[in-house]
Amino acid sequence: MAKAVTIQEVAALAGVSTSTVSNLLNGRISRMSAATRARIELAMSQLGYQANHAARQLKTGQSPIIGLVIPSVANPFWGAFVQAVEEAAMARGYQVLLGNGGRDPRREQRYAESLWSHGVRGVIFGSSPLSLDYILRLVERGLHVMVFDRRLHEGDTVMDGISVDNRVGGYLATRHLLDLGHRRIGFLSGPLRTSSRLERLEGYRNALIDAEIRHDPALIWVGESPTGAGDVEGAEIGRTGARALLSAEHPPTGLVAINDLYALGAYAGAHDLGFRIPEDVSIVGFDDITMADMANPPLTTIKQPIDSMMQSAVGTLIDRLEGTRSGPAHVVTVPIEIVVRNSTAQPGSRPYRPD
Amino acid sequence: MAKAVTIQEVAALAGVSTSTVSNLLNGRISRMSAATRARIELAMSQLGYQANHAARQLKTGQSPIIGLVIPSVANPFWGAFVQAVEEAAMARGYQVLLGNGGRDPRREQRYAESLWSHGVRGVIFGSSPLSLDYILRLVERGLHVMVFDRRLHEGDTVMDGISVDNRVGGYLATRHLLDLGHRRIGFLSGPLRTSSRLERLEGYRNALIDAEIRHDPALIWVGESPTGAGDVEGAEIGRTGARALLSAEHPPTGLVAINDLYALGAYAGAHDLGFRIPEDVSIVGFDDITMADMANPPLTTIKQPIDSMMQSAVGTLIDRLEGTRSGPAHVVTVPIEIVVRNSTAQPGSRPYRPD
DNA sequence: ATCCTTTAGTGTATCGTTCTACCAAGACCG
DNA sequence: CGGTCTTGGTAGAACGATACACTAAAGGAT
Repeated sequence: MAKAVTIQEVAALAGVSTSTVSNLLNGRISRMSAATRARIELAMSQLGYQANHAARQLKTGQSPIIGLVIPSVANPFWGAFVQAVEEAAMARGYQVLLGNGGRDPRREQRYAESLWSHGVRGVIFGSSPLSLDYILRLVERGLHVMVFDRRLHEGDTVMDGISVDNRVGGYLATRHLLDLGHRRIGFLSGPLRTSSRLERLEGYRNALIDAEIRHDPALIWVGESPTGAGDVEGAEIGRTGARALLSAEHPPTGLVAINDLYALGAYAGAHDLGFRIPEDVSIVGFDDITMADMANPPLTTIKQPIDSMMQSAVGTLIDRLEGTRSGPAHVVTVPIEIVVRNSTAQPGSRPYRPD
Repeated sequence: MAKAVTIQEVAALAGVSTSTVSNLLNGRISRMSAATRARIELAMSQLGYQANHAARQLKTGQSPIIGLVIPSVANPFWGAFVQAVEEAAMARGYQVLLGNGGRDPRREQRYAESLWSHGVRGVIFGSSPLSLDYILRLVERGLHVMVFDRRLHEGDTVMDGISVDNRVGGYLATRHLLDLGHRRIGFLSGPLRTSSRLERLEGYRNALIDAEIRHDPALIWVGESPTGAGDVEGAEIGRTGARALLSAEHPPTGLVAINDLYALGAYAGAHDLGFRIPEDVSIVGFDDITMADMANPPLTTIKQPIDSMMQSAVGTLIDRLEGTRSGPAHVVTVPIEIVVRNSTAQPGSRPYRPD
């Protein structure tokens, strides 16, 4: 096992003290002459020096790692989410330590503790049912937290947050169906344990109210997830729900699904019953995962711009870690849009083509 | 920022030396009386002691983190892969540090170096084009490597490996189509940069040879990926490829896709051209991702048992890290099976139902 | 009473960096 | 010429846990 190159070997080769090498490493270049600096840099590259993060962390209490706690990487949406975070973090020289929370608060708490003991001081939480006071305790301890998809109000909390306006999303999806002429619209979801899901439902309700359609509770289907995670089984739940809703006496002609996985599951459920999409039933999803465009028919859905969201989220988190940013919680809400494809049409008709 | 509890605070409260606390922490319980042990444990829980991994790592050179380098988490197969690794690692008290290699050797190398400097001494590589000698260099340095989906021969290398027999997989997929009566069978892939892909192709060829069908190079479509990653765009490539293959003068009646994403993309391509699945063209995939079962029609595919594979892989990697296992490279090949759903049927016929 | 073992611990150097002091030597000023 | 800055460094004590090398006390054998 080859020994790692240390700062003192570099110092010895360059003929300076370890302090000077450390100064260079930490950007305090004003404290040395250009010649010295060049000598050190030469020595570093000759020896192939690689900083020892453990030692550095022991001293500073910081490590260039950000934690990421999400419900489940097995869901393609979260896969893309992780990808986006990872990319943004890497651009700033940070690594990502991953945790699957499985929407289980206890497990998320365990992760957070473990992350802390690894010297991680910045964590991004995906959509989660974490109780606010638990996060708060972590924040008091010095952890920087960035929350995705949880409703926060500016000044209301000490945490930064980023999300799409889920209410608007739910409204847009429902509104699109309404504009097409649908009157009976179903809502398909799994356990409503996160604020984002509740907000999407709220948007759905508001759209119906604005269209002066009486609310029918029988049209809202909230599936139970056996494991409680409600992610991998999303498609399965969507399928079951679509079957339940469509086999009712007065089936809906349009379905708003809580996310694309549910929507794609609803495709299967509709097919099981012999319904064609969109001729017999229109379906709209949420997220715009890659598969949405490949599905048959391509899925109309609400798009979340995760790449840009995560770039911003990771940016402000790292700014906080590095002390560049301080001050009150920064809460951003990103505009959202519907992308219309071919899973929606006028009730009992041929596909609706956007142009 | 609350100070972390250290081993000496625990020692002070329990009235022992730090050495004794350390001994307890490291399982050397034979070196102390039951009473002392109980006092220390009480003190630890009273203070809420959490070990500082940085300090420990600085001393021991080890850290309870395993690295995971995969092409792209955005692909649902790799998402499930990460999930499986994470679960297995967590059960042993390890965390996972993630890296998206993007099938780019330079980037993978950068990751590996970075992982090393974080004290990570065990890494799992997903399917990758890494040159063997580069990995070898890492191994010499003391890194324990576990390679997924790369063909290794027992005794041939110093690295552990796990994979499915991709040749058999390609054979099984092709054979299934042959058994159904297909004679013109296309092969759909992206860049053949990994051994697993080449092996699947080999299996396809062998099946045709065994069936005494003359090999027609026009039936093999190898797409180019614009970014080189060939993952996110898998479905897109599959779509293009299916269109190319199916619009030929003598189109194939069956298609073997390099993985499920390509297969699902091929669904879209076939539809673009007005082909029905499986009546006009049969399609078989590889991996058995969650969406395979939800697709319309449900996809016949070769299943990779990733959960059990990763449990074994993580197990032997950690055994190596902890010194429990040593000796020659451990290469395991896991049996594979085809799961027949409704995307395959006899040529020009109604769906084939397994029972 | 002496010597040897065993039990139950402890003292302390060490891992690789950082960072607060501190300092030497020249430049500048009046 | 003495004093004060400025520039370009250096010394060395941390950070928290580990593990090697000890040892004090008690028990057993002779």
